Amino acid sequence: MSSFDDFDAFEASSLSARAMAARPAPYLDGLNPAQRQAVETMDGPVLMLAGAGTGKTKALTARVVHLLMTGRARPNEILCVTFTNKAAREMKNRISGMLGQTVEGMPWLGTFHSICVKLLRRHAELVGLKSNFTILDSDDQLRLLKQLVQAAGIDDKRWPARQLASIIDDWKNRALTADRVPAADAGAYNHKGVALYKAYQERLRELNATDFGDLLLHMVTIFQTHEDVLDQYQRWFRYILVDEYQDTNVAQYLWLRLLASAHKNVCCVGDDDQSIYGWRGAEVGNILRFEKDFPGAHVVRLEQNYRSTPHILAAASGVIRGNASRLGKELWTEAQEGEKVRLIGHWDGEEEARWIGEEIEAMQSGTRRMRPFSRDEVAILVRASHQMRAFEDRFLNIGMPYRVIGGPRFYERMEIRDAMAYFRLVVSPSDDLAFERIVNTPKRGLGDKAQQTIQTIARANGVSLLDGAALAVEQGAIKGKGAKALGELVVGLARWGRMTGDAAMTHMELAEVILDESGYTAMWKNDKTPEAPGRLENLKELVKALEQFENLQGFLEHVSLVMDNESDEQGAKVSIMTLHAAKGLEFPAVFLPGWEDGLFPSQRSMDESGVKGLEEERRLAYVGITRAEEVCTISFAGNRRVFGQWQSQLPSRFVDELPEEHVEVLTPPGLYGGPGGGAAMGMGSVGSTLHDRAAEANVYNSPGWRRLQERQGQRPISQPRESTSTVIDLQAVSAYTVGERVFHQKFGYGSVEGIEGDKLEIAFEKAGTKKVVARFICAADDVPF
DNA sequence: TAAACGTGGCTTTTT
DNA sequence: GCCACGTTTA
Repeated sequence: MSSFDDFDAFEASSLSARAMAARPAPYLDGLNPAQRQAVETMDGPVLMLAGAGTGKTKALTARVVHLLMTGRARPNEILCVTFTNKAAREMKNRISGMLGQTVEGMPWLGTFHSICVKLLRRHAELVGLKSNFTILDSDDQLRLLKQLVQAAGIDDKRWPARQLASIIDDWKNRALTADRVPAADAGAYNHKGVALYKAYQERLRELNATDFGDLLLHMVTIFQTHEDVLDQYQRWFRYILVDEYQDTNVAQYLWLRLLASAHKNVCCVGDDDQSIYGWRGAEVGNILRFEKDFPGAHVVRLEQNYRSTPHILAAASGVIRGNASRLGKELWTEAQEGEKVRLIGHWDGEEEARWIGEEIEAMQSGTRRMRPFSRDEVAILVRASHQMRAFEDRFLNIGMPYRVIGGPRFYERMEIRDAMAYFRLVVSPSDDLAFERIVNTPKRGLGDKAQQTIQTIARANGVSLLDGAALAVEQGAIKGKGAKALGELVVGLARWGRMTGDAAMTHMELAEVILDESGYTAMWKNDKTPEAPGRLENLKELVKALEQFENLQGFLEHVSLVMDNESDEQGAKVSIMTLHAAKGLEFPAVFLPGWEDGLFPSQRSMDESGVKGLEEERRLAYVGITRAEEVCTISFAGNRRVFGQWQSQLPSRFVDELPEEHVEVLTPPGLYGGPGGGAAMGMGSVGSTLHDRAAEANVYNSPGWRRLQERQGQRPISQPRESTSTVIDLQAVSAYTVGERVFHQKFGYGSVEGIEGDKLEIAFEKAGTKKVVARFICAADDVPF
C-alpha cells in the first residue's frame, strides 16, 4: 500500500531547493535558444512542440531542475506525467544526473496510471472501492466480460466478448461512465453494450477491482464530484508537466485540465506529427487545441534536429506535408549532407528480405560511400508484426544475429500469469479471477462441472470461490479424485497464506514453495513439448525478480502497472520491430520495408478511419523516416503473400510523396535493366516521376514489360490520388477480356475468369485461381522475355 | 478429460 | 498461411 504521507514528505526530502537556488545553473548551458525558452518560461501554460530528435527530454528535464533550483516548487509539488514506465525511468535518471544526486523526493513523477493508482488508493471509498483494490489486466478483464456476456444469454460468436471489451475501453478512454454514454453509441454490441458496461462496473466493484481505464476515469469522476479533493490537489501540484501530449486521450485530458485549471502552470510537450496512437483513444485534437484550452499559452517550437542528416529530414518533411491538420513545424539541422534516402523495389517480400539481409552484411564492412555499420546500429521497422517473419526466416538462414523488439512481454506469458495467480490467491484469498485461473492448472480433475458446483455454492453462501470450494469439499458436493485435489489446494493456499507472515522465510522461498507444492512446477517438468524448458526458465526468472521487492504484495502491485520487460540481451544484433515500437528510438541505419498500398498505409486504417486514418499512417511514415540518423532505406515489393494468397501490390502512395531530390533509387543487382543497361532507363523522360523511376529500376522492367505498359497506356501514377479510395486502373483492366490467356511473371500462364475493379481474377495453370492487379499481367502472346 | 479436428479471422499496443 | 478458439470424438 502506498504511503499516505507524501504531503509531509517534503521536510525530509533529500532536496532542499532553496539552498540550491544560489548556485549557478550549468543545466542551462547546453540548451539552444528554443529549449532555453521552454525551460525558463515557468508561469502559465506552455506548449512545447518538439519535433523528432530535437532534444525534448533534455528540455523537459531541465525545466524540472530549473523549477527546483529556483525554488518555484519542492520536488513533491511537481506533477510530471509520462506514458510509459520507460519514459518515467529515463526522466528520473536524467533529473538525477543534472542535479548530481538521486531524486528521492519526486513521488509524482510517473505514468498517468501509476499516479492515478496512488491518488485512487487515497480516495477509493468515493467511488465505492476499498483502498486495497486490485488492478485487472486485459486478460482478467476479458474473462470477466465473457462471463457477463454468457450470463446475458448473448451468442458470443456473433458478438465476441473481445469486441465488448474494446467498446468499453473506448468509452473509458473518452471518460464516459455508463450513464453518460451518448445515445449515438446505444446500438453498440447489439444494443446491450451499455447494460453490460453497467453490469461489468458492478462486478468490478464487488471484486474490489478496477481495470486500467478505471484508474483514470475514477479519478476524473472524483475530481468532478468532490470539489474539496480537487481543490486540495490543484493547490498541491504547483507545476504540471506532461510528456507525449499528443498521445493523451479524453480522460487523461480532462484529468489534466481539472488539475491545471486553477494556476494553469502546465507545460505540455509533444509532437502532433508523431501521434500514432489514435486507434487506442489518443486524440491529436488535444494538442491541436491547446492554445484554445489555455488562452495565452506560450508556444515554443523545437525545430533544430540533432539526429538525422538533411536528406532524411527533408524526406520526412516532404511526406508529412501531405497532412492537412498540423500545427506546422519544419525541422532543420546543421549536420552534413550524407546519403540520400534510398528507395528500392523488389519482386516479392522474400526477395526484399534477402536483399536487406545482404545489404546489412555489406554495410558491416563498409562501402565506397558508407562507413561500416555494426549490426546493432541497424534496425528494420515494419508496419505490422507479420512482416517480421520474412526477416527472421532469412536471417536465421544466413546466420545474421537479430533481436525482435516487442512481442509478448514477460508478464504476459502464460506460465508467469499462472504463477502470479497463485501469488494473488495467497495474498488475497478472495481473488476469484485468480482462483478460476488456477483451480485446474495443473490438472486436478476439476472440469466445468466441478467448477460450476463451486460457483453455485459460493454464490449461495455469499463467499469467495475459494471459500466456496472449501465448503464444497466439506459438504461432499464434489466427488472422487477431484475432491481430494481440491481439498489439498484449499489447505495449501491457507498454509501458504500463513507463511506470508513467517519471518523465517523470505518471500522468494515462499514463492518457490507455492509453485512446488501446488504441483505447478511439476506440471512443466513433465511436459514434453519444446517450450516447457523455457517456461521453467521463466519461472526461475520470476522468482529472481521478486528479490527487489519486500514481499509478494509489493511485487504484485508493481507488476500490475509495470508490464514491461526490458530485455538486456546483448551482442551486436540487428533490431526488428514495428514502427510503433520504434517511436522514441533512433538508429544510424534504418530499413523501412513493405511500403505498399494496403500494407502501408494499411487498408484497414483507411477503411475504418478514412482521411483521419490515412493521416495517422502518414505520421507513422514520418516517425519511421525520422528514426534514421545516417542511412534510411525504403523498399516495397510487387508481390506479397497476404493471408496465404499471393497478391500484387502497388508501391505505397507515401513513396510518391518522397521529394525526388532527396531520394536515390537503387536497382537490385542481377536483374533486368541495371543502371546503364540501355533500354531500361529509357523511359525516364519528361514528366518522369520518382514513382516511375522506382518502378523502372526494379524487376518489372524489361523491354517486353515496357512494351506492355505502352500498350496499356502509361498510367499517370504520381498524380495526387484520392486519399481514401484506391484509384482503379481502368485502362489496364480494360486491356483484357474474360477467357483471355495471360501470363504473370510469378504464376505463369492462366486465363482470365473475371474482372473486379483494377484486379483480374485469373485461373493459373499451376498456381490456382488468384486475384492480381492488371498491371502485373500481360497477354500470353506478349510475354516480356 | 484430453487429443484431434475444423473454422474463422486476421494492424498497430501501453497501462 | 497461421494461430487461436471451439467443437467433436475417443
